[in-house]
Amino acid sequence: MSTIKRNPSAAALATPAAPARHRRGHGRATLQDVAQQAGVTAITVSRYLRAPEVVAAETGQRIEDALLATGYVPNKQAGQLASGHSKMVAAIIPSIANSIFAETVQGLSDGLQEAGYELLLASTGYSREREQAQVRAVLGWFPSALVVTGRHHSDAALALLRAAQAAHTPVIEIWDQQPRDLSNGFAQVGFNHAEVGAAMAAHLLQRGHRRLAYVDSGVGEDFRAHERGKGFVAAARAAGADVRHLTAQPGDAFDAGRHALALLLDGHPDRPVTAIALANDNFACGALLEAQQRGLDIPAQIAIMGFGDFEIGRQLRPALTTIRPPRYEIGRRAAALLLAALQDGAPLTPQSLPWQLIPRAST
Amino acid sequence: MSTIKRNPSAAALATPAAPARHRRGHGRATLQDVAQQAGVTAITVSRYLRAPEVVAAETGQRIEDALLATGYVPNKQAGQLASGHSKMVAAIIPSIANSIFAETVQGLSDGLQEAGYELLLASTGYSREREQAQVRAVLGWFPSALVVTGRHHSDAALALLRAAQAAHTPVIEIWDQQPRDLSNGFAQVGFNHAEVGAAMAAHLLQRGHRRLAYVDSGVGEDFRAHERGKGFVAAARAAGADVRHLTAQPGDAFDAGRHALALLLDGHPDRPVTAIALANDNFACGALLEAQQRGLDIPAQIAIMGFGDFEIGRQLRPALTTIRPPRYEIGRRAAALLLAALQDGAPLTPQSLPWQLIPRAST
DNA sequence: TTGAAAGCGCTAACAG
DNA sequence: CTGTTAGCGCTTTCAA
Repeated sequence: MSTIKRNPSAAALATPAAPARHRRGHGRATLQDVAQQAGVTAITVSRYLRAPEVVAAETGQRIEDALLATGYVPNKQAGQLASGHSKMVAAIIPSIANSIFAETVQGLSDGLQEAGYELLLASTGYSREREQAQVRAVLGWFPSALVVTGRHHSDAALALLRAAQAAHTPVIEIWDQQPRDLSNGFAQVGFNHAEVGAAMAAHLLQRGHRRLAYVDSGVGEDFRAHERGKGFVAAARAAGADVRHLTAQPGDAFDAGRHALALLLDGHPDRPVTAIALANDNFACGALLEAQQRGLDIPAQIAIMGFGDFEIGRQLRPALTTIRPPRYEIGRRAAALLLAALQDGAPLTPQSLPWQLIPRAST
Repeated sequence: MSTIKRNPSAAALATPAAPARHRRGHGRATLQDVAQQAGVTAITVSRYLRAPEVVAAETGQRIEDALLATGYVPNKQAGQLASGHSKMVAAIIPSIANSIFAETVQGLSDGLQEAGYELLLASTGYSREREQAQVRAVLGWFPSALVVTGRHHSDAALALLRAAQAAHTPVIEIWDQQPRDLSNGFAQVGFNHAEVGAAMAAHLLQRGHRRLAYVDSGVGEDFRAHERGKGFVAAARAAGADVRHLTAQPGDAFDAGRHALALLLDGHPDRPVTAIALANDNFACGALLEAQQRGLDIPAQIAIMGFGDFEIGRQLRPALTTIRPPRYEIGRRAAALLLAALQDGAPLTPQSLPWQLIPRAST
């Protein structure tokens, strides 16, 4: 960080006599500065940065010195503007704090980082309206690719996504997987939630239960939880079982789970449910604790299962039966898919990732 | 999305007869396109976008129509390049998947989003080397501000951060809080981890324990956990207590916690520790479960406490004594601080945020 | 192997 | 209230 020379008297350039109104507030070194210091022009430094071998070794050395002396950091905005290519991917998820998505983002971030891409992240709070705003916002940065969660978007958001895709910006929907005709035409990386719901029902039916219930998430636009519920109910009905569907109260998930179980048990004391599935493991653990407090035998009197494979479900006794979704893997695969498309022009093929039903002592 | 007119025969401009070599691969509408459609020049559209009231109502209407017809999305790269101002903040954290940081990021994201800022996120895997690379990478986007975790950075990273701050890019360190002379000169939003460690020791001492242990995180550069450990040991020693310090094995935190307890109990059967504090609640829950399996009475025979206030510790029985850090609040306050600095030029004042010791049944 | 010129899309400054 | 001009920092294209 020594003598950093900067555009010395730009007047030297023989401009016709223009008002010479410069701006340039920041104090950062530019390619110009580096070039000047190295005794070459900007383009040579630019070339050296992208392909050192094209520049003469001796020149390269001087540039290297100048780079260090100036503490130059390339301006990616300018680079992208000039070249049309960025190295940044935008991702939009419902919630960052939710550990499910946090791991997915970690997977994305890890995959992208290895390839030198940056991650622009936005969250929607499970609101389609906010999603739309976020899509608009991140598109302004002209990311190399866009990752959104699920396939339910507002019309306006969908239009933006389609336009982006039409303009050769790959778009991926994560955490979902649908037959081609039901999808929006974007590649999906995830799994089918209705199938998961059906598998949950099947598991409980197989354990001999005939009076089931599904407790849905109280979050309005948590479409994936709703779909698991639909799949659950449909499968249970198809098997001729008695099935109820209710929505958890908003607020703390544990309390909501407790409350839901109480409702189910107290509501129809004559024909009590014997097995319940809940939107995620936090709800399920709440229900499990409530059942224990009521002195119920789990799973003999009431079987309980969740979704997500959260740590807590593994540790409670009885341990919670659950579905393990490929949380990290979804992010990792989405990154791999995008990079293949971006770097090698590979097609965006949908990726169906496996989930697992983990039977434990609670069912 | 109807008739989108685009730069028609740019030859109309009476240029001297230059080679006229255009580029412009993408198919997105530009300000030019909108302007043309609205029958004005680009600058007028630009003005309308930033301050509709300065443009004549009738003109504004035509621009509005053109905006919709073209599906225009402003190019923020170009905007930033021209104006020198972006609306993007970069944050660098050790791990996205770790729920502690996930909530902090959520807080940051929420705060920034409300003000129309985007979040560029990078993670380091608790490695200073990777942090340095990430600082470099995100600085290339010339963010309006930079958020980093903790105060331990590589020399090179520190130089970059200082240079950024010198160039009027606010830099904040989160999750730490030190006296001025020990800090790097960046505003900090967080709390002092040595104090937390001391408080943990004080709590156990107050419960009558004289043979203590601290189980540190096995993650090499988790400086904050190490500092809690130092604070713990120092406070215990100062009180004349017997204190051991060991480092958990890497890998699954629950297993590591179990293993650590086993080591402590089996290592010195003659003078067994009666109370242990662990780097976080996952470790602590592992230890708690191990103690239970050994038939130990908690807290009579062994008291256990953690850090972080994870859900699981609240739900296990006995419930886990822990420290509740201001996870979400750190992000939220960091965002507020940055926005105040960015928008109103407010000074970056360090923010010491309160944590709480939550005594529960495990101690 | 290096350079000159032009342009990416936008906004600041200065006119009118 | 609207337009002209220049320039942000970089890369592309063409030329030497």
